[in-house]
Amino acid sequence: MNKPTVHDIAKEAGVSLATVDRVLNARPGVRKQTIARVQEAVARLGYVRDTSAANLARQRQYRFVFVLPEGPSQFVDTLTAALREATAAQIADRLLVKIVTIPAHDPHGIVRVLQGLNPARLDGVAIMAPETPQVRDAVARLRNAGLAVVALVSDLPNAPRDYFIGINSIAAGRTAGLLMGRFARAGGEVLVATNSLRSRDSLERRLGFDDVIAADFPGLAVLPTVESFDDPRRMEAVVAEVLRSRPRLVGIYSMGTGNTRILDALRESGRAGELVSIAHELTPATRRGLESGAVTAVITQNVGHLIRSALRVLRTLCDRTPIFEAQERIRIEIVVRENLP
Amino acid sequence: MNKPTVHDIAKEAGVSLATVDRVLNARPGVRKQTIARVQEAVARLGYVRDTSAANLARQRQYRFVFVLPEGPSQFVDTLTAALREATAAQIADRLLVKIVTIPAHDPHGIVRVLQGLNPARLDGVAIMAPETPQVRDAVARLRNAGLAVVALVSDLPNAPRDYFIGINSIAAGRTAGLLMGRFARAGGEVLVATNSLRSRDSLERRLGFDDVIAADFPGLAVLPTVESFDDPRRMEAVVAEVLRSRPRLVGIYSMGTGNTRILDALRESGRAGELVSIAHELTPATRRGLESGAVTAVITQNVGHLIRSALRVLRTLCDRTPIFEAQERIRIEIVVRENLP
DNA sequence: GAATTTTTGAGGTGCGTACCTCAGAATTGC
DNA sequence: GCAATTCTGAGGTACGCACCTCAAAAATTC
Repeated sequence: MNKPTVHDIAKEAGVSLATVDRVLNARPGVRKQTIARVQEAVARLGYVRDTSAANLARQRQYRFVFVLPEGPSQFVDTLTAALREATAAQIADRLLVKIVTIPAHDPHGIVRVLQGLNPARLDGVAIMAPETPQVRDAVARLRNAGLAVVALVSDLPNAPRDYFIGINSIAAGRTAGLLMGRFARAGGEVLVATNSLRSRDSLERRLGFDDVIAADFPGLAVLPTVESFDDPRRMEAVVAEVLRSRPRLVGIYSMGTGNTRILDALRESGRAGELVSIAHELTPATRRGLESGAVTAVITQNVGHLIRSALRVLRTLCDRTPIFEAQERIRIEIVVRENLP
Repeated sequence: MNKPTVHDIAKEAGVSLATVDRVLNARPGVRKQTIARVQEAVARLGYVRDTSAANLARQRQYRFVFVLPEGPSQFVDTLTAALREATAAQIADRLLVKIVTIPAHDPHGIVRVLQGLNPARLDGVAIMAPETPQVRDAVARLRNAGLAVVALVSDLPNAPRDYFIGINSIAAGRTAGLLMGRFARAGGEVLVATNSLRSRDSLERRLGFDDVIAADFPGLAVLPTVESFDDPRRMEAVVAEVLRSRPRLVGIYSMGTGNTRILDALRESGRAGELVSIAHELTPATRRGLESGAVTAVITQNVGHLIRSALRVLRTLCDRTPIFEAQERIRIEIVVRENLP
């Protein structure tokens, strides 16, 4: 027996094609019991809609917008590159993707951009932005307008997003902590640096990191977090100072952006290679760091998977078909010099 | 301007639909210059065949066979499970997948199975088998019959396979070496275990492992490889003996199967947690090992990606569309307790 | 039970492509 | 220049589904 079609359903349920169609596409004008009869037939025959035929028939276009932070960030650059690559490939069947950028640290600017999106001309949105009440409202507005909304990289747990595509920050921090503890067995002090602890991701990474160090590696003392507050030079200066003044320093954990400057300071100090240094996200800077030995390990997420997963999830949300969870779980990857992709 | 269709091509090239069709599907009966005219039009308009419409029209079914080793192996079990899961999901559009098993260590048995495949009833084959001259011939036969053939997990570099889906064994071994060196900073002896060094994968892993240890970690002495030759009890006994008699042992590297027994021996010895132990492939056994602390790190490949990649590649090979390389590169993943998926 | 409303059936068209036939045009060989 | 051959065009049907219309049937209301 081959794949059942709408015709088979019609025969099985003893109704006409038109009725089957009305039921399948949730169009009005069908009695409850008739709906039930059709659905039973669907279940009995194991009918599944042929998505490509359906999309062909309805001339489906998936119009998605990716909302990404603007400004210099190697991570966002690789993300954008992956997105362009994915939409250029044939994966991009019936796909129309636009990228809009938002000012990274201006909640009102972000909301202005989100409100500028016209839901009538869109089917889905992927958002990478810090969660604020205004962002939550904007997300709610888009969802209420019938759009599929996914959070990308950074979750919006209290906003009514449909899905989150990214990694758990606490687990990522714990992984960094475990590696730091294992690599810096001898014990000593560890520097933790980030742009700002006001970002939930940084905070959660720090929580996870501290948790593991405290529980399993009593020989390590984690120093208070150094924050650069969007000033790369400040970051470089502070890190250089710590490197100079702390002879017992054995490790550096960079939780967020600004890896380039931290690595510069490390190189300047002459202690690269001797210290354990762990950073997040595989970018040109961290890649060079791994190759040169200045970076010991990078905790990262596969940007290509991230993007493709977002596209797939947005699509299945639009189609209202079930999401294949196993495929969409983004892994926390550990990259060292020898398994650089 | 919307996506061009065959009609647009016909108009642009000044020929009829039938001719465009003949050119696109490489059917005979078209003059060379007409073919060129059509291809120019295709290039000019940027026409891409609508695969779903094409598949719909030709009632395409992709009939694939996965040839996997039989016998007790947790890795193959997870592979099979992933395959079942993938083919059950809607990814499995127009997909007919059969699994056949081969005797793992009997070259003639393998070839018998491969020769039993009827190329007329198949479109593609994914093979996980050790490379022998007979296997090479069998692969050549399948390819000559017009099938798409991919090597899975273990490459067949000298066979005319279309593609290899898996990780580079030397790089995997190097990664293990780097981790062992970093984790076992203090120095000492390292035990390396596998089922048999006659398997190319094991040999290459050992090469990569030794390479890195020799170059970067002079404090570590790698002992000769322990082989179990398909006898799990032998493996357990030998490992137990080494654990007892070598007080300077600081690490165990398990390159292949038999992790369950090695971990049993390790647990028995009371030295679990104290030794660095690195294994390959995330299976129920190594997962438990990570959770309990008996295993320090696992080098693995994402089985789900492996399977989905194989399915995608086989499909694009059948469609003769270009492979999206970036998506199909399987990464060497490092799993520790904290980033267990 | 007549009038109304709600359901249902039959049928058609189109999406972009594959594949088929048959007639007529262009090209080739001699 | 004629027959034989090779190309090409016009047209059709089919794939599985979405979406539309119009009329007929059934259920509901009063």
